[in-house]
Amino acid sequence: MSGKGLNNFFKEYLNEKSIFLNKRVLQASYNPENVLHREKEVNLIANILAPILKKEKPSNVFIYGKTGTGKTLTMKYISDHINDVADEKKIQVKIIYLNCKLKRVADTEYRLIAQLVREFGKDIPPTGLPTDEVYNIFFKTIEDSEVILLLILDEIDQLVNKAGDEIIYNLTRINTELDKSQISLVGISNSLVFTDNLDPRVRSSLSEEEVLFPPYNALQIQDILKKRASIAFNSGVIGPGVIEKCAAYAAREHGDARRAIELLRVAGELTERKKKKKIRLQELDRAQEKIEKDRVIDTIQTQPKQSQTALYCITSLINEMKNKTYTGEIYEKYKTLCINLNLRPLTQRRISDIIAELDMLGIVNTNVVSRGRYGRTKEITIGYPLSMTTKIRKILESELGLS
DNA sequence: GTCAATTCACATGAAAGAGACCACGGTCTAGTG
DNA sequence: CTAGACCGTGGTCTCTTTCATGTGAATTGACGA
Repeated sequence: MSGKGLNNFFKEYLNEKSIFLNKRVLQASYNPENVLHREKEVNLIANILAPILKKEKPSNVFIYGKTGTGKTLTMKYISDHINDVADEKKIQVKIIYLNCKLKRVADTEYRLIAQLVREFGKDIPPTGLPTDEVYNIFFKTIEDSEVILLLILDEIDQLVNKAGDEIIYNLTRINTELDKSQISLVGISNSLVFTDNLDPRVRSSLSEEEVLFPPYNALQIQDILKKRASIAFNSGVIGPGVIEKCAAYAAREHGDARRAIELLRVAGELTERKKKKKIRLQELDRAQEKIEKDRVIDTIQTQPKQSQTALYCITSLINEMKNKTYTGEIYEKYKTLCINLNLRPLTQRRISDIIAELDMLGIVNTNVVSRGRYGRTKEITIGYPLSMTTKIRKILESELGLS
């Protein structure tokens, strides 16, 4: 394209009527004005948390439900409203929302507490201080600020998995030592069985109240989609059956509304790129594929070298013969590949864990099988569509610098 | 043929090490008046 | 005299290694029918 041609392209692009009216509505960060089909949960949580406005400590709440069931959205919605009223009536309330999954923000005890202190405007170094020192600073800070602190810990299961349940115990226990301030905890978890493995003391104090978010059913997702679509798209853009199919896809995936919305957005983007005026079922299918593909490729590319090497071995083994392979085979192959790549090979123990990590990411599927006299091992199959193997191998080859 | 013991090839756990990053306080050095 | 450079110590955090223990069914071999 020549310079002039490019100019024309951009001009044309500007003149084109977008099918989107307001794309932001379909993005994950968007907070709708009200939360559909969650009236019961909103009321319940609002009732539990309301005492905070009278300067009384609300019960700790534990919220759980699968991904995309509106937990985070609901909590944000409620806390926004609490903040509004508190501002209006000049009530001292502090609500802190932390996502424990965010790497390097709140995924360890130290970082969580440090982040909390930062929320109060103090500066804490990212490392270097002893943890109890940070606790002391935190303690002093809230005691001085004399507030009821509502601490919302999203994806709390991740935090406990990584750093143990002592943090929660410490946070709940800190109340007994606080004089002028109090802390209430709101734990949000995707895992339904999270509390089972918790220390009984922690469990009882964290889940003084429990709220379960059931998955949306297909009709509810349709409602949500229609609402969002009416704001996001120009009228008449959505073809017949699109919303319904979109909802059906999501309902199959345990009622994940986030996925449904993303699907609709990507379908819209694809439609626009093809300069079509209407989203049809065809684009929806295409979008479904694209999302899956992007997700897999993205996770693979962000893996460390060693994981990529291990994964490359798995794809090689699966490529050259059957459709499954075993830990021992992979490790043998891995060792020789490491020599070729001039990489220090890790121990089998570590590779075993790396395979488990790849399993967690959904890139491979593993299954522990006992082959009787021939030992016990993991049976590994790939977790992405077979049609993607060539592409993925290419990506891995370039990442690893293989010819 | 039956049944318990054996055996394989790892899985799974726990603990500890290596190395990167960082804060803090003390000491040294060079520049300033 | 003082600001800044430069240690040493002690802390967190991630990725690994080392050591130890667990595991489930095919196989083996003793046993009795």
